[in-house]
Amino acid sequence: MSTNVMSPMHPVSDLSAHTGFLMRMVSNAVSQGFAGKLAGQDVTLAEWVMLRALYGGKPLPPSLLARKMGMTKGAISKLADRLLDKGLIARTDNPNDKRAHSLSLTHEGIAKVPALARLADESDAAFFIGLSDADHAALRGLLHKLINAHALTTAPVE
Amino acid sequence: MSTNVMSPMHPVSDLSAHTGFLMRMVSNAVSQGFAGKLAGQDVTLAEWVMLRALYGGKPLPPSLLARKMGMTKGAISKLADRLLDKGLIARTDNPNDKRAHSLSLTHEGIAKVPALARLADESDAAFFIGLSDADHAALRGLLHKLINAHALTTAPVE
DNA sequence: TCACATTGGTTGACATGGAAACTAGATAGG
DNA sequence: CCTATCTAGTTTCCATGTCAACCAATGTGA
Repeated sequence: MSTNVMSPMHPVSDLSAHTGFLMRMVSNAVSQGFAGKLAGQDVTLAEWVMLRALYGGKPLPPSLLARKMGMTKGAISKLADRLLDKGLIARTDNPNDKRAHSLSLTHEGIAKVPALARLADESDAAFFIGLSDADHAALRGLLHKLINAHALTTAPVE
Repeated sequence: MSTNVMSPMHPVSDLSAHTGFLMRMVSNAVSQGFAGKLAGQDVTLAEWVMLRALYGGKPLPPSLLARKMGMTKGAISKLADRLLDKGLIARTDNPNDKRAHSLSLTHEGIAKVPALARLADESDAAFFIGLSDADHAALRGLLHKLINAHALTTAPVE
């Protein structure tokens, strides 16, 4: 124990007083619901995000994926291994740098994305169906404000 | 927008088209920021939630905590072990049922909560400071709507 | 009362991510 | 060139959660 910078007594507010807490509650519920649907396709949330990140674009090096997905390079390395085992992505050596390589979708991976995208659409629609169009739009607007305010650029995977 | 590759089965929308995705992004950022502050007090997010759940109330059995916190009883069991080791909570045998017991805060645990609560307040305020009061209130309202719509039970039941 | 189902908790096998050590291949400076 | 330093990725260790098997105490019904 270092500096016992002890705070004077502080009122202990309820957990639900924190918007961040509410946020986490709702976010976890959405993610769990979606993860459940993905599980039926033998895909995890993180795997879906990586597959989506590789879909319709050029092959990407793990380092870039790590930044895009907000994960460490170690995590990306293992995640890529799993997708490689499942035959959904492939590695391509970089001819200019023998340390590096790029990741891309296999035919099987490409074929799988649309089905997963449909699940994502359905899952999202189902969860937010309780909101009116106006509410839904408002929510998205607020989230974007926060994303901009904090310059969030990564795709969390929890 | 989504370009080049044809959609065999389903149009592949962008990740950020999903409100659930935006929620994860923001929620993740809030939680990480708060977790960082908590780490300075040698407390994890899960530990904080349990400490807060036990603060100012009667001792609670692990089963109830599991429901309140949205975790499995196995996770609660281990989490309780950690807090026990840290001396922040204590177990009390249930005289009516020898299988059961209750968890409560120790003096040390009680003493620690207000400081953590202040961190929670500060962290939350800092994150949402970019929103106007009206926006903030609107966001909370929308989150509550979703929580109600899905009967997210990470709450009470006394 | 006794065999059996149920329930409160714990434990062990996995899964998965972060941090940091480590490896191999690039690069810069002298 | 040669060595010191970077850099891309991998691997190891650790933390933490889920799931399922398991243990012990309770409850139940004939």
